Amino acid sequence: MKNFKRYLVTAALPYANGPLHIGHLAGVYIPADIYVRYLRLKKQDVLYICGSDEHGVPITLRARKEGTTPQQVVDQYHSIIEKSFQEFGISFDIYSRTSKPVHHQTASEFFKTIHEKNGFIEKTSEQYYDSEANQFLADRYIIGTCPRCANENAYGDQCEKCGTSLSPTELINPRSAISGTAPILKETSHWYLPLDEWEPFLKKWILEEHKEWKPNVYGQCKSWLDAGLLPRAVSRDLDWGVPVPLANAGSKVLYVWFDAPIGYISATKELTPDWEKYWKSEDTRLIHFIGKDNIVFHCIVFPAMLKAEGSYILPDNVPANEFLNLENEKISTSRNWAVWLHEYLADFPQRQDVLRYTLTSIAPETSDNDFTWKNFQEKNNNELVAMLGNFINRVVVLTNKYYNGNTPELGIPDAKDLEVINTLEQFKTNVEKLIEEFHFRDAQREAMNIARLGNKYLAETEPWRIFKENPEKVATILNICIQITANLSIILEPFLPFTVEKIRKILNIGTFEWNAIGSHTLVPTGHKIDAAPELLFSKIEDAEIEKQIEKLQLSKMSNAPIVPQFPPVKENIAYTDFEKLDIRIGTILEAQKVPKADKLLQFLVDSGVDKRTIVSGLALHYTPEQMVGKKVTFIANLEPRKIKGIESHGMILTAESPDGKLALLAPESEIQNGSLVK
RNA sequence: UGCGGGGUGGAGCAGUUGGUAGCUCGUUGGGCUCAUAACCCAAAGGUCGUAUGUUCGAGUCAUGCCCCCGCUACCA
Repeated sequence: MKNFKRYLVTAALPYANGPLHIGHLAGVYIPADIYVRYLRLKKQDVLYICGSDEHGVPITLRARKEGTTPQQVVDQYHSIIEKSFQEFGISFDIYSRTSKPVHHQTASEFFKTIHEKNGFIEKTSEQYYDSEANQFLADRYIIGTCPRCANENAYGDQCEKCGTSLSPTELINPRSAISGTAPILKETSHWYLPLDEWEPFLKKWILEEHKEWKPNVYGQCKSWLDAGLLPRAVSRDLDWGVPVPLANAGSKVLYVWFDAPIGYISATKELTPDWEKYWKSEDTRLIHFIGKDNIVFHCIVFPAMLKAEGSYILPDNVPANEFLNLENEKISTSRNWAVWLHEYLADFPQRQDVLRYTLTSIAPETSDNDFTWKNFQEKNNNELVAMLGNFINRVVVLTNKYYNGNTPELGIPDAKDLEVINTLEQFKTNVEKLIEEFHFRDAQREAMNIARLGNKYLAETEPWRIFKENPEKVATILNICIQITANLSIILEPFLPFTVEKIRKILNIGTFEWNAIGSHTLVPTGHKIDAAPELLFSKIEDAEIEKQIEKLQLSKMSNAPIVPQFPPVKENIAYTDFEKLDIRIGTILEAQKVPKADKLLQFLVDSGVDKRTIVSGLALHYTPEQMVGKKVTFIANLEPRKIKGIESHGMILTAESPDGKLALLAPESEIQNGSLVK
């Protein structure tokens, strides 16, 4: 490995479109914070950079919906997010934001440099344009009927009802989200970053030179690289973002994924005039902490940008985490299925470290993981209270009881004492190794083992029993216990910064550097400790946990719409329009799954006049066996169409509820096949 | 469907280059009483998703299949 002189650590820029939840913390900000705090204790030169990502279409949409401006939206969330980070002790050197002038300037220059090097290609394409509002429409600004599920309010990039991803041109009856008018297709040109040209470089750099990256990251990159890269547009027609810094650019801005990672650079620039030392010296180790949704940007796109610009270093590692679930369900902002950080602190004031500890212990390092309130309670009660808090409390009580709070003399340690003293140093080596490999879960557990060692030492030496006959021995034991506690105050700092602060107060000591771990002379003989300190942790009762679980249940219920959101009734049609439809009753003769498709079933239907094949997306609701023999209603004169290579002659009718349940339509009493529906 | 990740005692996870399967919590039994009924010791509990194969030997390598997650495809 290279010999690095300094570290530059970035954590994914949170999108200023909503508050933070435990998933953000567990996946990105706590791991990065542990890493950085560790490096600082090691007296390494390190910067920890983050900020709000404030551009992009969703923010403009939210502003429009709330009748406010994009700037007001990002101002609101930026301050909520920043406050949450502060409260949880996420120790950024700077928390900036991409709406700042320094960012606009940095991103512009970045773009200009690549442009001057002919690093972009310019391409013209047809995009939807709102001629009333005089602007091009981003995919999300186009609303229309989903070609799949007929939802009339599908967005141009995705239908939120059936989940399919779309392109704007697929929408039926597209209309502009701004003026409501039908948009027209108009030519526009954009700049593209030719990722394909960087492919050979990226392949060598990642696949050959960074085999040490985590399997999930390496695998994902390999998958993208093997599939082949395509040029990616770096600009958009939008009025919120960093303007494209070219004379002929018109009202175009940099695409948000292009400007966001540059935010790391501009924040560093804002922080220190020395920023180039961190971004442009080969002996800086750049590390991006992100979630798995961001792998492709940080491992493929951003490095290609940096390389195209030419003067920057590339990340040495990108330790991406998987996702955290909540009570066995995916965390969802829109469904309000989340533990929001600001709400947590309101319910559990002063308990930042309990959440930090729990989240670290279940960090989704190798696969998705699950947060449950029960587990949170167990971790607090069994590990923080019973093991760590209790050990330190025992030491304090014993020292106060036998020595009035004065650290007794070490005296002459016997073999057992020496063994304990010598073990301390091993913890340092072990935790160090684990942190440097980004195994924070294990690192935290190993650090906590020191408290375990302390409890065991007390149980084996039993100072309370031998005090009368052998006070010197007790002095040795308690001296060592105090040294163990002082060691804890160092080794736990990356994980439990608030607790460590309290431990220092209890022992009445200052801070030590990392390399002091293992020393048994941290606290001098005669040093006075706190006589009646508060407890480090307190139990969390069942009632508190039940309250949280109820709260989640409530949000679940409020998510299930009491008045279901049905689409509005469509425009009136003439009876002659209806007459064009040939709807009939038929019987399913045969049914089978369509191979290589999850949702499709293939049927042979007796329509009364013929036997025909119909393919239908029912596989998630009915098995082939259930379907055989059923009477169904179907459209008989729909233009035949090939689905997965099978020609389908008609469409089986179902009713669909707002939550996606399907029910077949069948005649209420026995009637012949071929009977017309009208 | 294609690609990627994961599938290890009740729960959550480790298992480096193949050599007797570990950790935390929980459970059961015992010990201790300085401590927030906390702590310490011991025990029970796994044919490592599944089937073949490579090997003297496989959780660890290869291939097929099954299940879960993400992206992707399919819903006239």
